[in-house]
Amino acid sequence: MLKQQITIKDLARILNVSVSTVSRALKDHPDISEKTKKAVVELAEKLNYRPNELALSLKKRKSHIIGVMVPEMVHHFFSSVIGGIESIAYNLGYQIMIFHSNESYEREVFLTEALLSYRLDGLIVSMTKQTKNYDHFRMLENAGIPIVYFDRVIDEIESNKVVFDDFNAAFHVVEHLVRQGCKNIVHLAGPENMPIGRERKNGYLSALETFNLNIKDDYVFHCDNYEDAKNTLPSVLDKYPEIDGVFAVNDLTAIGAIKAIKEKGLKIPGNVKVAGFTNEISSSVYDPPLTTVDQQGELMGKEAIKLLLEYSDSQGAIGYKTRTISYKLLPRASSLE
Amino acid sequence: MLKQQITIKDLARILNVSVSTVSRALKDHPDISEKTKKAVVELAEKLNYRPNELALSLKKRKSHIIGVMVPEMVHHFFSSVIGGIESIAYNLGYQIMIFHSNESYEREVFLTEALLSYRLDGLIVSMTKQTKNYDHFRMLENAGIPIVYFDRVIDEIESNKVVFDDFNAAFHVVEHLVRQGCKNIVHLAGPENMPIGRERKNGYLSALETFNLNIKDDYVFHCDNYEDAKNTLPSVLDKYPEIDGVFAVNDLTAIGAIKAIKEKGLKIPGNVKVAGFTNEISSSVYDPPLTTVDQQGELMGKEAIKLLLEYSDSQGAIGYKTRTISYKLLPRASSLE
DNA sequence: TTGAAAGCGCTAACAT
DNA sequence: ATGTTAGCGCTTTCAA
Repeated sequence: MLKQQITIKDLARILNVSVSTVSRALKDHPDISEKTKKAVVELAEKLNYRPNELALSLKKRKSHIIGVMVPEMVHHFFSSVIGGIESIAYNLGYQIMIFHSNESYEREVFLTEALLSYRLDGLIVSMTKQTKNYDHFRMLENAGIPIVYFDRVIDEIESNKVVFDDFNAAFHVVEHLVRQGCKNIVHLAGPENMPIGRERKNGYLSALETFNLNIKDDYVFHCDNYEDAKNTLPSVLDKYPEIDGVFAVNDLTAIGAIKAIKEKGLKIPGNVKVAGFTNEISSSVYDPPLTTVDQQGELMGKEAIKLLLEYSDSQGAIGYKTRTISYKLLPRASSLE
Repeated sequence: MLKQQITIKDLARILNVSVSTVSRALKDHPDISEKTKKAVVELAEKLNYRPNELALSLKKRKSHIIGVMVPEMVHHFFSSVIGGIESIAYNLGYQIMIFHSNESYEREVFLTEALLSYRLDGLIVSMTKQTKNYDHFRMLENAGIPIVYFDRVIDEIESNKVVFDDFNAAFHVVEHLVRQGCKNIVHLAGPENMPIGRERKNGYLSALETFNLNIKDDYVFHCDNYEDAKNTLPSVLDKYPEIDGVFAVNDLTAIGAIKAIKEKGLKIPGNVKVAGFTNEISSSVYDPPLTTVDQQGELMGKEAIKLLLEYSDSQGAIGYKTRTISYKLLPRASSLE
């Protein structure tokens, strides 16, 4: 039979004092005598008393719980962001509650509504790829729950946002390839409808233009995962033997490309230089180690929760803000002579 | 200015009925007239009323929140387990609260105590590598919070457990290497004090014995990460040139070994065959793809939460259970001729 | 069919 | 220095 946890009432009963005395003693109220204080604190310690956070939340109308909604759990980037959020939350006495939309719009809507029940102090969210309608988020904000959007954000909604500087990061990766001597760089691109895919492609195009390299539509391929890259690259290399650089929208795509290039008998970085994006674990241990961009997911998480708490502490008075997270170019052997 | 959320009291006031009527109407109590019911439900809908889960928890002494404590967030295995837990929790109306010990014993103890405050319905935990003293967990169970340990468990504590069949998995990996022709297999082992490290090593030793291969103490190295393996292997290969197989306690260690072996000019799998453990993303995309064992983290998570709920529903009457999760051997190019 | 009141654990204004 | 009481949002027994 599972027991009940100790309450303030139990302590009061045992010590023959009132609950308010116990309550005050526990928070070191000046009115309480040292003797009583000591007795209460010692008993509390002995019985492993912990204040009931749920009762406190009810009373204070503040749950000290922050919701985090992500489309994917098993993903290095999202788990880093959660790690970052958690590290700040931990120090400030907040707990985080994870909501996993699993890339499903319906589930996102359902969770958004369910989450109202927990009287969260706020929500940090990255939406699903399917999400086109934002009424459920608007409803939350109307209900008084502040939201910070991160990574996958949309312009249509005015709110607090933390975004990654995809454009400049992509620009710099391509610049790096150019400086390493590449003249014919192809891009393995993500979906056109997602800002992150679009921005990375735009950064690529802008860099080509800046450094006076040919921009060819034929050099952009929609191809954003390992298998696709492995299957697509051979024919691309056959058709365009001049290719000496590959910039992929993410690391696994880059790795798939490397695999295909190696199988063609070409050397990396000797014949073709390759760069990815995101700094997955795989990128650093691959052979050769992959040049990539670190997205600083942890930092993004930290900024998101800071922004949320600043906003809610000010009761919304400070207005909405957007923070941009910068990138770190990580040049590795796949692109270095 | 952030608003308050709607309460049952607001509905009562607006409709000029008592709170109990509203409460009953919302849960379709037979006593309430259709008319009142309809009015209440419609207003609730209109105002986006959600019951305050915290108040409910207080009242029912059941939070419908399950804690999950992991030593690492940014790790494929742990995020898979969390994903598994979450998928079951979602369907049963439970929420999960993540506690991240970050491989720190002190933090684990701190969190365990802090977590008492949330009156969790239970805790699913995998402990840190440092944890040698279990009083904090015992205290939790004494406080009436049921625990299910997963993956990293210890014999010293009697409780519900979900473990992975490390011994047999390791045995089968080594058997596989033997069948591929390896005669001199070294083991890159994890810490001796953790059952998972011990079991994998024992599986290795048992397989060697079963297949009549030499068991040499010199063939076991304590070395459980990428860097270590990369640094250790060269001297090992110099000293024992007869080595033709490597079984590593995890994938990144195996990958570090492969890197070192390739740099020696040896072929994989031609000269040396290598196998890892855990099926990280990196293992499948590596060059060559790494033979490994899938630990079915999601399944483990699902079993853990099922076990927890069965136990707590029975009020502990069913006693402690241990569930073993089986493995899947994934033979890949690193060990296949 | 509905309402009043007590209580879940805790805090804080108001006694004493 | 300590106790009494009301109330946070909700359910439920008892009364009407």
